[in-house]
Amino acid sequence: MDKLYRRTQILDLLKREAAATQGELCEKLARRGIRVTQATISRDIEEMGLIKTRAGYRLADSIDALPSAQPTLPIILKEFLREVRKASNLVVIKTHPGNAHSVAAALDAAEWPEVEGTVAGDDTVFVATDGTQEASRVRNRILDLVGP
Amino acid sequence: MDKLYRRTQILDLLKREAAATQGELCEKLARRGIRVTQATISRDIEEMGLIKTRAGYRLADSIDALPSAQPTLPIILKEFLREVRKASNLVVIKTHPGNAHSVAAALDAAEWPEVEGTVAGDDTVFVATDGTQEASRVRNRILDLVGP
DNA sequence: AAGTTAGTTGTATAATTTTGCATGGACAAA
DNA sequence: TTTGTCCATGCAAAATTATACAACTAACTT
Repeated sequence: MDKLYRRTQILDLLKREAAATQGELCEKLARRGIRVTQATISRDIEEMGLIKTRAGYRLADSIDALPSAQPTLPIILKEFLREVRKASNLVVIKTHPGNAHSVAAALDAAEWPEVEGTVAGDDTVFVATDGTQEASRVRNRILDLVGP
Repeated sequence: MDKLYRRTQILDLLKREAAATQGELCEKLARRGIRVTQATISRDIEEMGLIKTRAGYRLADSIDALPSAQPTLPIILKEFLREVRKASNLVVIKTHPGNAHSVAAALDAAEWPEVEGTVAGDDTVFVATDGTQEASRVRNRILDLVGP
């Protein structure tokens, strides 16, 4: 019936629990009231560009991609941050794999005055500032946000 | 016979040409003189942590999924590196398309003291260091590793 | 209304992948 | 040498995934 809704649910589902086969995905969708056959899910997977690992289906890129409510920067940071370092006028943030983009996006959204821009890889974000001092300040603010 | 060699060939093959099914992979390996059945390849794929997309098999996007088949940094560099440049406190590494992440991961794993972090795109890695001198040193160490 | 087109899905089946089991080789201990 | 233990692999069956085709729907057009 509602392809878009189903796919949103698929993404949401995969973020929370693993589904190693399309059949499994099918069952779990059914529990959410979505009844479709494995064939339909196969098509969804193709069009969504999901990838298959032995552990289960995953999004091609990062865990996010869902247009849902935005958790704020501190929440994102607490969730994904592993390490913060300064490198001259850059701040280097290490995140859990696949989540660099979320952190970078949250930082961008926060619009800190010292932050000139960000680049995200898979598990690392570079935050560009205008100078060494600014970089230090950004690093400190981040450390403040993640708490004691 | 030689599992390790076969897997090296699989990686090499996937870098150059697409293989959408295990059967296809099987054929292409055969052309390189490696004759195994699709079942063996299925096992290789599992142990190497490869992922399946509709377009073909690929290396996992997060290297941590690769069980230590640990090609060391010099090997990775020799294989993938195209160019190294310094840009202020950054080292910019150009790789063969699609392999930037492997190089970045290998660099991360090497834990060089001068390296504060890396970000990888498709064929480019930015390596952040804390200053111009450190960047030069990193560049030189990389050149040492690949050079004869 | 009737026809047309494009898009979505289920059914049935084809194609592909995974796996249980058996075989054979390498190596070590007896 | 003989025995036993790992592994790696092939074979074939089971499990999973992809797809051809037909049915249906919604939105238009004539």
